[in-house]
Amino acid sequence: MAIPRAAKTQRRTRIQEEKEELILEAALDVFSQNGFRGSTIDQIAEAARMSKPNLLYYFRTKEAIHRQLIDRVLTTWLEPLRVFDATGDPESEIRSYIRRKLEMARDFPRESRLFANEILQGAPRIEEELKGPLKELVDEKADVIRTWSRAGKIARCDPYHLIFSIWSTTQHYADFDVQVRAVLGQAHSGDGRFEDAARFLEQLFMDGLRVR
Amino acid sequence: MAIPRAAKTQRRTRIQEEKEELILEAALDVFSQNGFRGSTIDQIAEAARMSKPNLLYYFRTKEAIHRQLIDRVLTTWLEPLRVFDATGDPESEIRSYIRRKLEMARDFPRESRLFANEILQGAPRIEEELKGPLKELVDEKADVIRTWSRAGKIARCDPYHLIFSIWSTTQHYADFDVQVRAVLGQAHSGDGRFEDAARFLEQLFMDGLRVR
DNA sequence: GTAAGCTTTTACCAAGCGGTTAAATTATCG
DNA sequence: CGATAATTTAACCGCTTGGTAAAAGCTTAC
Repeated sequence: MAIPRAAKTQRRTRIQEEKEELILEAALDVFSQNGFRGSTIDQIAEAARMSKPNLLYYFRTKEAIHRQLIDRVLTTWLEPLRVFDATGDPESEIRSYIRRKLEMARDFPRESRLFANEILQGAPRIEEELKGPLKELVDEKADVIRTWSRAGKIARCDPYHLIFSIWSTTQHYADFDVQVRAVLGQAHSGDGRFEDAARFLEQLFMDGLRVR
Repeated sequence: MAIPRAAKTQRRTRIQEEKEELILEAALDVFSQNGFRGSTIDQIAEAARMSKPNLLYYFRTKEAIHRQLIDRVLTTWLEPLRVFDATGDPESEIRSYIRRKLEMARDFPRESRLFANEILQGAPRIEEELKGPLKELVDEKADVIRTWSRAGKIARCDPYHLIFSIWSTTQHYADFDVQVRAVLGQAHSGDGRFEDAARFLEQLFMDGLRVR
């Protein structure tokens, strides 16, 4: 008996691997719907179909679970921006960035909402990541866009606000899903709204950024 | 003693008027930052500088406070859309709608975040309002936009997604303020970012919607 | 002024919270 | 198999939570 917690022995067992994944999956459900303070360990434990103490055997605290989730999401969430290529064709790079972000909103809405919840509540747990890695990545890509803009390949515009507008329009379909559904009604209860959105956004950004 | 609570006597006293306003103001601070479940009555009471039981004398429950706030916000929040005029010039109507929404994001960020929090968490307390009054208003304005679109006054586009994109791009500056600040850095710590955003969004939407 | 009603405070409660302890159970490996 | 380590459970703890009871203090209309 007297277990100094699995983590001590650097080796992770098969069960650890599985259970931690199970917990993170459950926690994503719960945190993305209720935010950090609004979620309870009991809720997560129930969603993961295990007892609270058992869950706390794998993650010391509620914060530890949230922390790991956020770190993971932040990485995958920025992937589309990372592949933004300076040597590519501006129009198609922007077009495919929009498409990719919209696909993520469709396929990973919980991740989007987890992130949105965090930012909305002042990002107390990820301020550093925002001011560090995120800002650096955006600065880098903003430079790329500015170059295109100055070379006359796209319209002159503020690259930061261009990025913000792509983020907001696409993530809207994940974060405000309930509202979007309510407004559109039964008509687009399937994934049709994503196709319509893709068409609209492509048109908006392509025509809005075309050199004139 | 034995107070059947002020509300019973339909008349509202001066003190009731003042204190209820004070509480709602404090609650807006707290709810907009922490969401419903993440906020406590004690927090609100402290922000309103009164004791918890005293606060509960004016509002029976935490939900009652939240309810009233949401109702209020929903009304004022949709005001800019309401004034959207079918007989006006399409370009300037859309332009001024964007400007107004952006001003609201700048001047009433708490209201925006309160609303965002609610939607993000599945809008359990306002589903009816969304499917009723909100949907009706949007349907009506979407019709206006569609008419303009068909008359060749603006580009052909899905009016619903146009409205969504205006909502999301403008509210982004309230709801994701922390992220916007983190990315822009010290450079635009004042209100400069709103002016830049206004310039960018006007260009994006005006050029994006121009008939070609 | 005073009586009635309105407002505030003090003291309290049951339920829910994040987290711990220690013992019981199960998996792993020689 | 048997021992050792990993996992799960039951019982519990102190604190916070939303909300109540009742009495004390204050306003207001007559």
